Amino acid sequence: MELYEPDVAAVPVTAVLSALGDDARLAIVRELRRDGERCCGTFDLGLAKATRSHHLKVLREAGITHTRIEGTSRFVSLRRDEIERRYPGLLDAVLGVKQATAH
Amino acid sequence: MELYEPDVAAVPVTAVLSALGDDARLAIVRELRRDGERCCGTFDLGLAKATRSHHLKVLREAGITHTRIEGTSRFVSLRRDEIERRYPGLLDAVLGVKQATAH
DNA sequence: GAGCAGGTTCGACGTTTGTCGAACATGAGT
DNA sequence: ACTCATGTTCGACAAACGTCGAACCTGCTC
Repeated sequence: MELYEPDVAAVPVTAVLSALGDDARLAIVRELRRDGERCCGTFDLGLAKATRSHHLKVLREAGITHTRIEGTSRFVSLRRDEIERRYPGLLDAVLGVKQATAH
Repeated sequence: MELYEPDVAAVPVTAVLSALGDDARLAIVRELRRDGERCCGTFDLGLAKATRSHHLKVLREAGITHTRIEGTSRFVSLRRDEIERRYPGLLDAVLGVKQATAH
């Protein structure tokens, strides 16, 4: 089974922003950026696994994440380079690298 | 009458992203960035004025725009500096300054 | 092959969102 | 005062969204 993962450039900006405009999904992105690849089940969002699956699907179809299948597990990672190429500075701006060091 | 305009720092990131994650609103932001201050009525979005008013309210309450009242008109502008301070590079990333020169 | 563990898909639900017309408010000009 | 122009607010409505449990699929492992 193959997973649908669109070209980052083919996704409308508003779709990317909508995907990021949700607390659960932004939390996922934040953890992915910190930890790199993560197995689906390792996200503890306080949500049912059906809901988690839904959010991961939204992120994937927005071109934000890549999913690698291995056995019955799915490993998710950020498509950092592609996103950076298409929207330079977006992830840094949203996730606030400099937030901790501010004044 | 005073308009509610929150401190940019007090608005959750997801609220900002959600506000930007709509075609009509992103179009407004894009025009504001190009033209500076604009009167509400000058946005031709192909929407009823009630809808336009709604979108402008969403942007304002997300801390993205500033509204100046003058007579019966309202002049809207981007809060560029404040947004830039809070989310460095966000607007550029989203509105794609380098998009035209990329290839 | 039976059972299990990791994820997805399928309704179903309540809520939020985008949209509109109509009614309203307000300030300017005659 | 009446009118006009500019916007906002108020229902109302349909569509989209977030959430969940239950059913399902798919590889392992005994």
